[in-house]
Amino acid sequence: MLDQIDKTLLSNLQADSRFSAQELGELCGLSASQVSRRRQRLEADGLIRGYTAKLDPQRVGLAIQAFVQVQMAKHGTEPAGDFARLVELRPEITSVWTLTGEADYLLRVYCADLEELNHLVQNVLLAHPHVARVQSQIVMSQLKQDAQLPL
Amino acid sequence: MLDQIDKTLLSNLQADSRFSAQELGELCGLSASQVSRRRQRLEADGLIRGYTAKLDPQRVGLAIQAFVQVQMAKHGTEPAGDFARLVELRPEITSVWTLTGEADYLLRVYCADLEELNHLVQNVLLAHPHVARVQSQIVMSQLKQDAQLPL
DNA sequence: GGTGAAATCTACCTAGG
DNA sequence: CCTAGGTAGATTTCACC
Repeated sequence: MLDQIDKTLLSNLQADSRFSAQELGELCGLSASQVSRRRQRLEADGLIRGYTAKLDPQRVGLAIQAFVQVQMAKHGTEPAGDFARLVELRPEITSVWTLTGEADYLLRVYCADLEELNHLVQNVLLAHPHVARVQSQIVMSQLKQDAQLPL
Repeated sequence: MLDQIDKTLLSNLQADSRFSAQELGELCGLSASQVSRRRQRLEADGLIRGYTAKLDPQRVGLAIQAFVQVQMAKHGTEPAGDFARLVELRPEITSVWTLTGEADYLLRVYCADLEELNHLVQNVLLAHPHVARVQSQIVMSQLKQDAQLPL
């Protein structure tokens, strides 16, 4: 299990993965060498999946964020695998979930403009043989932005 | 604007922010010193907002992910600011969006178990004076997981 | 928890279009 | 004048004690 030091470590690495082992040690009351060892363990155990740069979507030219709900015409393993391959191919679809409730899939999408979003909905999603209905909701504002996981 | 090298750089830093300047240089056909300079510029210009560790929600004990739609009783600036403070205080609410369409807010939530999610819905969100209706949908599976932003 | 060799970063300098 | 590449001092990491 995770002890308090692990939690502090993970929390700080979520906040900024560029902290040096020395800085992390000061933040959680440990020596740099112990921090290194713990971090290696957390990586090996798969609690830390990797390290990534957070980009500003606006500034990299992605003005439109949207959530797209997709309903399938028929259910079954074959349409599902087919759809999974489709979303894997489209880089503007960054996340896909299946939820309890009405819609079959919820997609998170980043696009340069409305035209690109429309193209995705009309010519990619609705063009798919098993897709019955697509409803997109555009993000108007983001009050809280991909905050840390609570530990 | 972003040239092709910047895009390659950002893409690789999204994939793994621990690439050394040397490795990045090989990946985009540049010397390590130039990679450093470009990265500093991208950071200073705010295209890179920071560096973070990606955690595995399951393994850090967050078994439940959900999307929660919240509708307010009355609209206006005062209830909105009030609600913004509420979501800021709750670490299990990691993202909050306002969308076009029916619901006022969409929340992304991580919880240890269903009980914790229920507590959030019943005793935190519905207890808020301006909240009229709350509908939560639990994530059953995730086909695509917080992929890179398309560049 | 501490130490030292190896790797890495970054500021400065030089060269070319 | 702006962009690219090389070099050296300082910092960081990681295997070992």
